[in-house]
Amino acid sequence: MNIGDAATKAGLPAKTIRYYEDIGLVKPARDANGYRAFVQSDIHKLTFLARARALGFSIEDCRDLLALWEDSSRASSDVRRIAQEHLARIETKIADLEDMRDTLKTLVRDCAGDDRPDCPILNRLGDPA
Amino acid sequence: MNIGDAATKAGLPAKTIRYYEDIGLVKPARDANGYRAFVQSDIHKLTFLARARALGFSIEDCRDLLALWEDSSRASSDVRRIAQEHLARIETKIADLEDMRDTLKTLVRDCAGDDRPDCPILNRLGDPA
DNA sequence: CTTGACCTTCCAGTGAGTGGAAGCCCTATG
DNA sequence: CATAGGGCTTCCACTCACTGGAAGGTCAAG
Repeated sequence: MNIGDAATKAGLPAKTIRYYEDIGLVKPARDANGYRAFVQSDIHKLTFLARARALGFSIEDCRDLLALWEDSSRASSDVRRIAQEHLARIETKIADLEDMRDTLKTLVRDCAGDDRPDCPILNRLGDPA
Repeated sequence: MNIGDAATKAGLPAKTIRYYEDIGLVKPARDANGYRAFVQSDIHKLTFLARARALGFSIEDCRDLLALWEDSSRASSDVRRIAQEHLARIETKIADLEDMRDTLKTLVRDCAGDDRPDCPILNRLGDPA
């Protein structure tokens, strides 16, 4: 299977798949003409990667998860730890964004948004006191 | 005032201030010895930038906000629009992260996290059906 | 035989800095 | 007066996870 079909099946851009090969996440064989030849297990890996990335796992996390996935003797605690650390990072990020959101909401609410120059948003950024 | 003191006052790393000069956000004068010489208005600008960045505005948003801040004849509607667009992006990002968080929470909850290889997290990533 | 879609590699750029090297400048101390 | 240290300068490379584009090879259809 060529890269275009692999991309369709895995739900990833072809460019991304080439990049994943570059960094050693997948190692598709090559046809005589130099085209990448994806087999079913490559597609599985790519699909796995697409799902893990969609859940926000970093590439390095994905590399580890993929290794664990391939390792039938793995301990599920290893996977769980990675997922839990990622979950903690996500929750921190959500909290940070919620703080920003609340502040911005207040500012936007208080701003008349008309033709006059007076603007609480700029006032706050320039001098929050 | 040298860059170190400016950094302390504005709450930004010196490196970041140099970077902001590089991209034209601030234009401090220079002493005879080549050192940057920050005056009060530079510190104000840097402080403004630090606050806007802390609220998650992009550098380009900051550039626009700074220009509006300096423009006494601005319309507050311009500022409001920028803030509202940013707010919308933040809310989208929060929603995305919340989706990830919910999925991850379920997976982590269902994973025994012991020495056995069976792992719902990997199962889900490999075959979500 | 040509067209057009596909594939290849390689180079450069994104955002917003951060790290580090090499080398000046300034002040304080012995 | 020499030197040690800290701070300042520039410049280059690196981060993360791609993405865009150029230049050129390959393949199937008409």
